[in-house]
Amino acid sequence: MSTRTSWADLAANSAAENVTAGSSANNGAAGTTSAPGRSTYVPPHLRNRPASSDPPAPAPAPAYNGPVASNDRPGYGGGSRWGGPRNDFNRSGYSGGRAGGWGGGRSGGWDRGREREVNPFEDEDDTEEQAFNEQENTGINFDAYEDIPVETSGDNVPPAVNTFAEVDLGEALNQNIRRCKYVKPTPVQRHAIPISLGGRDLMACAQTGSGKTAAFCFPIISGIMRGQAPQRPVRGARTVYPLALILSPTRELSMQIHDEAKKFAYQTGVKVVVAYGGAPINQQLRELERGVDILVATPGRLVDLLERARVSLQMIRYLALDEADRMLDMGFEPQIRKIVEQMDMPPAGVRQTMLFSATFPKEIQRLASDFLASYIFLAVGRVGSSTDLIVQRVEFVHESDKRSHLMDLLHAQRANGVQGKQALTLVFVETKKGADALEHWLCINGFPATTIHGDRTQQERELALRSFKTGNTPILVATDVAARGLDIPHVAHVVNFDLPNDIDDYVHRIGRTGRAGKTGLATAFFNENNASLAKALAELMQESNQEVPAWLTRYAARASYGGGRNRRSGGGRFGGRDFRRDSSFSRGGSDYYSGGSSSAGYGASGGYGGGGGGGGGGYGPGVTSAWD
DNA sequence: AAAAAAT
Repeated sequence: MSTRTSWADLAANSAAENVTAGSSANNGAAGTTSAPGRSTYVPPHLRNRPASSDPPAPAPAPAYNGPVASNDRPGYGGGSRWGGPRNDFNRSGYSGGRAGGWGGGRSGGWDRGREREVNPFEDEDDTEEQAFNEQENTGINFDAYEDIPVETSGDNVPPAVNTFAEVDLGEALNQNIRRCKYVKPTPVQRHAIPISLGGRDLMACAQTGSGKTAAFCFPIISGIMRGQAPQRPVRGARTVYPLALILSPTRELSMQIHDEAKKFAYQTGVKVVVAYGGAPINQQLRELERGVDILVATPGRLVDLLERARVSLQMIRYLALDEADRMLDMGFEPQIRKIVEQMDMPPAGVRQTMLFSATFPKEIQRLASDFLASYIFLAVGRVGSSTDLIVQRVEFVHESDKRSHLMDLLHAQRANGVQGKQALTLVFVETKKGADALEHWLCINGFPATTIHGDRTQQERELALRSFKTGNTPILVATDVAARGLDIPHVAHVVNFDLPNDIDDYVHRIGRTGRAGKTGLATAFFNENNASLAKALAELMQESNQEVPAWLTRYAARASYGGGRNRRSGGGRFGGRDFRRDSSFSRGGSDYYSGGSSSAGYGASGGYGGGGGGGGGGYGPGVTSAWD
């Protein structure tokens, strides 16, 4: 009878498989960085002497060879765990507040930062968490990787590696990789790490949850560890000079990246600090003053810090944009341009730049190429997500029936609940008001729900997310703030209560389930208001071997007027196709570099066959790839 | 038209 029941079964199964509560990172990989031969400029960290010339931007104080500047830390002495005493920072006003036992002494500066460093692995001691980790790492089906389509294009693409051992990341980082129980690099890591270690710029399409964070963190951390201890200029005692900047579009995602990066950087001497809005700035300022090598930030707060001259980007060696296509869309682009092009950041080609996202529309690739120099494009099929591991269903539900329909799904799911725990269900809606309304309605109908959206305070947002992750509140109603990047283990079911207008947003939303090799279920409520999405949705589902309802196919055919806008970005699977290879963009060999080699990775995997080719459209003639 | 992001 009703297919509904079987969906609930799916969700329940998925939940059973995933258990509940607790969260853990599931990225993993390795890398190091060196950047040989980029024209004539030799990055400071590759010199065997202190950087003393051509600073990227005029420094107020040329005193580079003087004593190490205020917020510098001593060298990352090779391999030595305690790299030596840390200079005291110029933070006269620092008044503890946090630590006990670190008495006001600003004296010896015996590296309190590091000694105080919280062991990020401690909380994983409990067996349950341990079990998750084991499961998650062995749980990823590594054999299946051989079937994951990979495409690279660009000049002299460094070959992929098969193990972490093949790349020299340094002992401290290797130890953290072991602590994270990362056995083998994921596909995106296998390719991105050597590219990054080779000093190359990178534009990478890969789903979050496939190991993306580690793919850009490892080379950055390794590169900083190996680099010459930076001689940072003195601008003002309170200005800090991070060596790496990681930007992301939401506060929660920045927090998540920060948490992961802290694990990877544990006892490496590399300091990771996060800055985002909605939280008191003073505490963030104090953290910054204690020294920062890698700054993770959301754009607004960073601009604030830059304008206050509390942060300078002059020493940036690495720039990473996570969810890069979102960062460059209309809402964010001006801020990003300001940060990257109009402050004191070294230009493309001097710094190393890495852009990551699961989706990369052509137009955005074109914008993004401003930030890159002779970059390599990498597209990796997802480990799980929207391909095999997520079962996608679309139901025709009139606007007025949505609530009761959702209720039916939840009821069935609860009936099938495992171990008395309800499966985690993430419900996406279009508006903030709609989120509040639905949350309220669910609560008064006996379903414990909470909500996350931009009108809530940061405290409320974080509480909601925590409560959901732990299973305390097994239903989370969210706007697109939660659509990207968030790694919430054990989400069994994503419901698109309101479908997004953009197919890429759909891809990101359903990517919140089916992570790290787990199965997941994604249900969408479709009605006449979503006509413009029909074509792209039907194509996407077909590409990922999903059952496409006949009525949706009819809608898709009818709704050809929806045309251009919602077509799959670039026509490729996973939004992954180098725009430079599209004839309409290759303007007669100008700076867009026409040469590049291109290769399709391991096996054009029959499994991914299925003819997306025709529908997506728009390729230049004669272009082939693993996905064609 | 909506969401996100600084105060």
